[in-house]
Amino acid sequence: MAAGKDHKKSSGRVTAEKLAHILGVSAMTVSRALNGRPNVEEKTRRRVIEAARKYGYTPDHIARSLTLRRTETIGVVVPEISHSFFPEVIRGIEDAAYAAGYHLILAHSAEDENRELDAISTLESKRVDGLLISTAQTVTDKSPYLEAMRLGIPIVFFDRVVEGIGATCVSIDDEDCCARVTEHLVGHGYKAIAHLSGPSNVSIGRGRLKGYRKALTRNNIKYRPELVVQSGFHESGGYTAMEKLLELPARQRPDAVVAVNDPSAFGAMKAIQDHRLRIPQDIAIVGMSDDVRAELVFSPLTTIRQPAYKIGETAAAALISEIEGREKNGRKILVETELAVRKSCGCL
Amino acid sequence: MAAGKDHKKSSGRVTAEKLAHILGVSAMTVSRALNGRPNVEEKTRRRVIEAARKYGYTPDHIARSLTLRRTETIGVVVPEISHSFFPEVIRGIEDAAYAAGYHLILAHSAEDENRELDAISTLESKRVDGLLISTAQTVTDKSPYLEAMRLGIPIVFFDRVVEGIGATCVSIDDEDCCARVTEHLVGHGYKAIAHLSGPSNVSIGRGRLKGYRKALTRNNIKYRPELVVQSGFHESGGYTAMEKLLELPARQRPDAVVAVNDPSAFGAMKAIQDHRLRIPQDIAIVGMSDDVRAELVFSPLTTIRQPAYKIGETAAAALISEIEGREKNGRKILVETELAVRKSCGCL
DNA sequence: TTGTACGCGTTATCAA
DNA sequence: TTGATAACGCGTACAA
Repeated sequence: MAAGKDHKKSSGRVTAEKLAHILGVSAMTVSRALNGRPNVEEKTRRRVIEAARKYGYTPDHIARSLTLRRTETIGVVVPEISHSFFPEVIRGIEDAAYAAGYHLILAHSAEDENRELDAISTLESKRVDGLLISTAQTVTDKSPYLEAMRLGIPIVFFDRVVEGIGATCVSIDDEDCCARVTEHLVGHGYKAIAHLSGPSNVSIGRGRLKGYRKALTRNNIKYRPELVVQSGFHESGGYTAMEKLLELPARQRPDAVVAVNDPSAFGAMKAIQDHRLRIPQDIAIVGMSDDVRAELVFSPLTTIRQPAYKIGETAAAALISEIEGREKNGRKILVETELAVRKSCGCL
Repeated sequence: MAAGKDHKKSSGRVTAEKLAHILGVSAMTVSRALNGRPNVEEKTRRRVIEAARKYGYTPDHIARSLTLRRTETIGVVVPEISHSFFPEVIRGIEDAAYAAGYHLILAHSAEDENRELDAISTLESKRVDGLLISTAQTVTDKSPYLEAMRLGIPIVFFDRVVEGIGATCVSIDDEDCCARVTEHLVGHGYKAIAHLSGPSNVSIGRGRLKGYRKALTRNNIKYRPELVVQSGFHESGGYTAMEKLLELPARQRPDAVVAVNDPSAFGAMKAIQDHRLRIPQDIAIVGMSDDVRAELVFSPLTTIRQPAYKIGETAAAALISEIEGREKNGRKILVETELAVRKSCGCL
């Protein structure tokens, strides 16, 4: 009758209370000893630590979070997981988080605004200490971000950032990127440099166009509007845009092309091939973002390497220092990029 | 004096208590109304739901978890994140979890046993409802898994599975895979078929080797131990292992190679090239896993397509049905694979 | 139909 | 140095 009286509640887990009982001390002493508080006798501390190991006691994070109002957990929201960029960013985030003792709750918005909203709200309920977000493409309503910040949950946006709402943004310097890659072409004697530009309503598109123009100006090359064609971010757009350029009278054709990103460059390369022109002899081309395929295409693509891991690492570190009050929210952090010179620009 | 008496505790979050106070009901009524319990007047329910939306009340998952002993969260431990396979698996997991109302805590073991162990123990403390694990390569000690299961946390292993401890395993049928791809070569007349094998302490390595031998046996081809060289799972190992094969006297050299996975095959292809041999004319080669690059290398690689998304989806669904008591732990689930024939095997 | 008391496992606070 | 008590925010069990 008396036996097994607590078989219902004890789910196998050892609690501080139980351990304390075994040791003949109070739960508080256990807590203090294990959390390295000063006010506990060394001898007692050792006994507690020993017993904790022996009985496999680990503080329950859920209960701990409830009192401390802190979960040591970061919510990460990404628009896609499959391709190489975000996984690598996540690896950077994970490493930085792990080093600082934080864990990650990963949510995937699948480029869907509602799913992103849903994720943010659940992450709030799960009391994450901070949010790391790369927005879905369709996002128009910024209020969920503001709401999270109002609740005291700092947000750091990475890659697909939302500026102007007081959250920290971590991304590459689009303008500088594009300026560098353009100047690389200038430096190797190209004169008629075209740009396949991104959509002008996306910050990336605008920034890169600006960088392209800046590079021209700095090198006293006249800007020729007919050499800038919107291609969007995809391969098909790159193809179409390049065809437009190739329809120009031979003398006005570009001798080099700066594509807004690698997929667009791939499309353009195809168009160039289809016109029986050679890369880089007839037309040189460079991209941006270092798609996995860049190295593998028939004429390996010179591009700007996006330091995905670094972006993740930087964003996580920034967020954690804000969570811990060492930094304030609302910074703009630019991550350095690197030029990967391959064959497509004719400089090798 | 009386004013602002609770400015310290109210962290901005609305609690059930506060909402109840506003409505002039008890917290219980709020809870009942929002959780769809029957014993609450329809009118009251509507008032509560309305107010909840108005004041932005969402139940605190942490507090909820503490009482319910359930977090609706799954812990996912993967050995690496960067390459295409695991991200795609994770996407499958995420979709299945999202559909069932579960969230994901992602941990990355970086192929390190201690880090994996650490992850598992923290995930236990965070009270995940179940674990989805793909083991690190170095793992020797299975006790952490047993401990988790003893605590009532079901484990489903995927891809890199641990059999024989009563946990469900989801993977492709390595033996069958490798047998199929080997027989594909046999069927096209290759006689001296080598195998770049995985580490023998990993189930994948063992299973695939077994499949390779089975295919030989079934086709009355003599097994030649010198044609099996350990390459590990990476490109560099594939290169080194292939070099060993190429050092064999010309007459003993293989005319075809079955690599344990695609990266290993890529390394081997490089070694073959460096020896000025042609693929597939001089040596045919096949891989397994369908790395993104397989299609893009100079001689597109014939390989077994790993249904990464499906593996993730299946594993998550299996785990969730075990968490919810609809299935028992300890099943062995094999996911169907598909042969992708390209040029490297000379069969096109 | 609704409310009260209590427990989940931890830590802060204050008393001893 | 240590312990008792309350609180974190919710849900279960029972009482009203």
